[in-house]
Amino acid sequence: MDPHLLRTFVAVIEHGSFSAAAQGLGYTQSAVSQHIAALEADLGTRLVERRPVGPTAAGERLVEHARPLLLRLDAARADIARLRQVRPARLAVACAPITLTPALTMALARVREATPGLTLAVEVHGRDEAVRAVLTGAADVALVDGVAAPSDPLPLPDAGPMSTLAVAEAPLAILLPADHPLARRPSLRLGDLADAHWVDAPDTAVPLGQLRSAVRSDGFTPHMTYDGTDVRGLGALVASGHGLAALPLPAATGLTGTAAVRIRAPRLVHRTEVVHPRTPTAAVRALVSELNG
Amino acid sequence: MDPHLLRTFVAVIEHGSFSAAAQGLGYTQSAVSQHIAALEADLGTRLVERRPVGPTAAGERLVEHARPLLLRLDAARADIARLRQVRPARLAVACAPITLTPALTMALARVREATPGLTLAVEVHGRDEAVRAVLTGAADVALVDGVAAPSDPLPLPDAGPMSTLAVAEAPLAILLPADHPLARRPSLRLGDLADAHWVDAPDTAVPLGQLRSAVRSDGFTPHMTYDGTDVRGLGALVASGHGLAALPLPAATGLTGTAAVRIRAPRLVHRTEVVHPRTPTAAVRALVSELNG
DNA sequence: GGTGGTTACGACCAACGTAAAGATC
DNA sequence: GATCTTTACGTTGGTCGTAACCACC
Repeated sequence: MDPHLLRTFVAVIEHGSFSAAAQGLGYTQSAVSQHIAALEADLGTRLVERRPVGPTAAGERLVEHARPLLLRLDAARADIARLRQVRPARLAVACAPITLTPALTMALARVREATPGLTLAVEVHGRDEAVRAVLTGAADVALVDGVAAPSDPLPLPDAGPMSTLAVAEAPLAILLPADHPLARRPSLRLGDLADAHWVDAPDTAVPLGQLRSAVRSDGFTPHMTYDGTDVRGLGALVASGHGLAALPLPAATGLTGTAAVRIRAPRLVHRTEVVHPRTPTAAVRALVSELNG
Repeated sequence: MDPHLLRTFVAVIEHGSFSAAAQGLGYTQSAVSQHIAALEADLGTRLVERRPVGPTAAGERLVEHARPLLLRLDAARADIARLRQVRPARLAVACAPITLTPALTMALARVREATPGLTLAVEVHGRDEAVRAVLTGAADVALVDGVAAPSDPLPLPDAGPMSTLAVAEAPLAILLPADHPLARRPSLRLGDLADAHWVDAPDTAVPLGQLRSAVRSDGFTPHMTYDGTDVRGLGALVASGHGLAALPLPAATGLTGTAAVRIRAPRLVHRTEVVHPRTPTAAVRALVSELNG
């Protein structure tokens, strides 16, 4: 199970075609075909269904292993590279949309002021992608958010040793249309809303999957999904009755046509954590201490 | 970063010698030397200090990546192999010592009775090794234990998708010498014991590291360590004043010369979980339903 | 001088590309 | 018949072992 073969395999599944994968990887069709054949011979099972191209049952299972495996391989390389590299004064921040709060931008401003010649880069990503960026060295530090019980750590993808530190906690709130019957309540129980209509906006609000696992419920099924990263866009969707969304209270307030109601039970908070490699640059250390202190 | 190279690298670090690693892997010294040289050239850093042989800083970092990487590689192969293999009537159980309770042995007896011709194998391991055994296919199911907040899952090593299910919860107790000043208390606060003398018996009792992370304290430093897997042996150590140990209440009672006192705060339980692949054999399904129902 | 890691070199095998064949819509 | 995958085959490059070399106790 050579990583090259796995990488090719994943590319084939993603592209849905041998030739497209070949083009993407800079191989010939033939090489890709040989890679897949080698993998299938090695594992003794057909992994890819041809015509149309798609994963078999075993192939689907393999993809679930291959992706984190390749990620960790990249992470290992980046981790070693960081050790010998004397970094320029760069600070690349990968953050999930909600985490880009005044507290963060002001901390960034203070860091920039304190370190002359600093090149600052902020990229907005989904949570997993932000962590990925740190692991592979594309970013120096990530800010991710999610719901958790108070003082519990966020469940993060485990692709290697990383340092995490909680930097902000906010009450969890539900964003509802201003004219919703529950909009004037002072607080709500999350369990009562399991069967409501929800907008799943994983990159903007709290992903419904996180609510489901936090409440240990089978509810919170998406009534519609929103792939954007814009809170106002989500607010518009909620205002026009497409469904509810869970957000940290500060981010949920002040959106026209909506109301934000705090969650009373279960005891959950919206937490933001900084994630950085265990060999942080000086700029990362400065940012972390700014955020923390 | 070919897995072969990583495997060789880990073997070199573990053996502390190129030639010993070569012998262990079935290579020549020369091949091992070339593997290390190739890895070092690839990553652009010296990974191994020679004479004496040991990891450099970068090497230590790489080992931390390589071990889980190789484990997951094995896990992936085993996972695929399970899909096509029509398993014989075998049930290999890898369990941590404390989990071998009457509830388990009786469930095993019922499964054996229900499935004629079943070959039963029980291996006692440390927790991580038990999970490893399931991942690599050496065992069909594992029973692991640990402390967690009520209804929180145990933190398990993440080397691939697995099904886990809580099968037992017991109050957490402290094992102390019968003549200890605190031995007659009805209950104790764990936080008050952070600075006590502790016996770290990771394979027999709750590892101190788990207590530390559960209480989020820096205490619980080992006064001595016990590598065995025998609860009576641990009881003897505690009875003679070598230190305290944390155990599930049922396992801690009835050991001569000791007393078991329940933990009152923080709210923690000792939980046992079954861990099995997502393609369980019939025997595993039977065992799980026996344990659960 | 012995133990143990490195380097040189040759044999072998594996991986890629080209090109022709085969399969499927 | 067009598109896409497989197979055949030749070239290239990499990997291993043997053996000579070198370094450190």
